[in-house]
Amino acid sequence: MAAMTNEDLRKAGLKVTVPRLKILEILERSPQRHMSAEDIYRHLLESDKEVGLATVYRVLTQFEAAGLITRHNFEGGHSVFEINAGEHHDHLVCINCGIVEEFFDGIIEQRQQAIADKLGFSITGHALTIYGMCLHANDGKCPRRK
Amino acid sequence: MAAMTNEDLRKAGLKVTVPRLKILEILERSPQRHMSAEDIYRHLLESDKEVGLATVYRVLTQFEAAGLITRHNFEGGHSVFEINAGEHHDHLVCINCGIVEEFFDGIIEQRQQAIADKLGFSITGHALTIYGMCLHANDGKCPRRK
DNA sequence: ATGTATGCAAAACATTTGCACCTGG
DNA sequence: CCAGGTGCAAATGTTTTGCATACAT
Repeated sequence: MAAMTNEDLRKAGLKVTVPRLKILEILERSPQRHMSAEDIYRHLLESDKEVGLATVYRVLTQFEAAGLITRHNFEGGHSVFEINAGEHHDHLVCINCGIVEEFFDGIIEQRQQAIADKLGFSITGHALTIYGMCLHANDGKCPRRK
Repeated sequence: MAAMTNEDLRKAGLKVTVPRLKILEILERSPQRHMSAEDIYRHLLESDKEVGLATVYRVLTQFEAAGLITRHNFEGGHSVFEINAGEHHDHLVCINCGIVEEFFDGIIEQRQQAIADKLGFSITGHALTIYGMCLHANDGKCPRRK
């Protein structure tokens, strides 16, 4: 299935190039599922080939348009990206250590649809992020502190 | 009650100054409830006294810390602010014309709390924004097009 | 008086764009 | 070969900061 990657790119009308493959690979393999453009850029620098930061942004934008990845605008002015592995979900972010948990709630999804219907909107997307402190935030022992 | 304003500022440990009063006034009086720092800055320029854009940002940040206003990070890299008039609510933004509708749904709020409990987070805040097209978006007749 | 606030200009970021060169199909 | 992709540097848009001056209490 890793071989599907090239096909995915072609289907999106994108040439299969080294930067694109590397970026996809990083997004797939990194234990950190939510990465900023800078994060990805840094990972790229650690490997051989040099890739420009501008290319990272261009590629991420194209991937998003192609539906391969999703962009999230968390608080703090920068975006993070994650590979579209399967089903939609929302996020819970610890304001102390920055860890991101994912969740999905069918009832919330239903209610959103109902609200949009009532107000005459056709939904194109939504962003639900809960901010809070994870269990260990208070005692300074956040296990996955950044 | 408009006279309360000064008191609100003092309670927040902020001196009562012209820029602060003007900014509060704009936030209270503008028909557009959700304004960016730039929006507010432009309104200020139209009145007599010159206020720097830097001051707008500083004051907005202080107001947010004081709980007088709320900052929202909608898509597109800039923030908008709104006065805290009463109850919490979430937003529905038309990606075509930019109008912002507000809504509140008790069930969604409940579900969020339940999810946070299950994952061991204590909620400090949340951002739920539904993006979509309002009824008139499709025919190019968006009534309140920006 | 005196600690805060402000204005201005410059800095700091995140992201985008122009352009000459490179590369995949 | 040639359209599309890339790197680099410069441009953008937003928000922050340093510093000398002005103001509220």
